[in-house]
Amino acid sequence: MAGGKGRRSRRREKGSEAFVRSIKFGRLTHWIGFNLRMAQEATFAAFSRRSYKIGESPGRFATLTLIGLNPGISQTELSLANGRDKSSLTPVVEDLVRRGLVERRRVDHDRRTYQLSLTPSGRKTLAEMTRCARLHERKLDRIVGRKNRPGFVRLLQKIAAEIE
Amino acid sequence: MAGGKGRRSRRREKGSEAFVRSIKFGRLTHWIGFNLRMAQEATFAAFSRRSYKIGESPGRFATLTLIGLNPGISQTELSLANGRDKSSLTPVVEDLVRRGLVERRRVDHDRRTYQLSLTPSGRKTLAEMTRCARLHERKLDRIVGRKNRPGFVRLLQKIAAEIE
DNA sequence: CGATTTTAGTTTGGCATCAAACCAACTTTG
DNA sequence: CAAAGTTGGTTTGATGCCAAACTAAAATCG
Repeated sequence: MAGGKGRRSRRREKGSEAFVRSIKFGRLTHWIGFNLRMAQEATFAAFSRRSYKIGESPGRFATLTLIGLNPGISQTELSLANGRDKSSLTPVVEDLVRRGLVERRRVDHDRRTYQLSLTPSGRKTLAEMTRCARLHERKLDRIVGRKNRPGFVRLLQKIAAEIE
Repeated sequence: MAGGKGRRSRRREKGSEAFVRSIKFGRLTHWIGFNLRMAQEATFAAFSRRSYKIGESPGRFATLTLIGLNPGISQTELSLANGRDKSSLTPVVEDLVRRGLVERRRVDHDRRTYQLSLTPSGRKTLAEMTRCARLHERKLDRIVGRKNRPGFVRLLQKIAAEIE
């Protein structure tokens, strides 16, 4: 969380040492919002590094998972489920289609919508990413601890649901 | 969290109704990582709306707060404390200086670094934003509950610290 | 039926972010 | 002390996101 030792610093410190000043976070350190952000960003970064190793991005994982769970889903539904604007999805889907992971079909009874589904190759990639995600999740599990986990998740869900 | 009623949908549904299909999230709904993201994004959005009302952004709040707590901080230290790349900070600081909220001073013993500090106007804006943030925080408090709060925050900190 | 409104998806413009390349000033070292 | 390395900050190019404008296709309504 970006802190160090180094008491006063501030003054010269010319010689060697090159002290890292200890940054103050004040009451921020007790705020729920602040800690939520810190935890989420650290977690996201860790997962990013993991997915990077298998050549995908966290966003692709979310998208593939949702398509896998909901074959035939439309782009608008997907954007809602994903919490992203539908316009953000256009290039993502394009990319996935281009790379042969996702298939778009026009439907006869409504020629505006696409139905998205995974190709065999997409399913294979998703399986790989899922394994990777499970490792990540297991690490989180260990950090939180079996005993605390249910209450912790419940609170997260409560926040997501109730924070206007 | 983008769910709805609507059981099967999927088939025609031609008439009126225009059912929203109920999206499946599978086991995702039990994953810590997933719920952390959901909670953080909802919280961030709520705070964004609040700060929007007083004409600032969450990012500006973080920056002003850190400068206020650590007068004389350099841009690099600030970027570390803030968890953003130092290059992201360049335009932010420029904007704050232009608007007269932050002052940059060159230092004599090292002419590369800037020392950042708040102007009186900056302190005033920060105070306003802090009031706004406190309202937000109080809402989170109520959602989490007094009893659960310490353990919850501790777990968030543990995650931020330990997730490699 | 034809006009109006809604809906699915794309385009465009802007913002925040990161990473890599860069410059200038400082430190280290032979 | 001069060359080599490091550090603070900016620039540039790419990505991901949103919001608003837009197009085409349905749905609704008079």
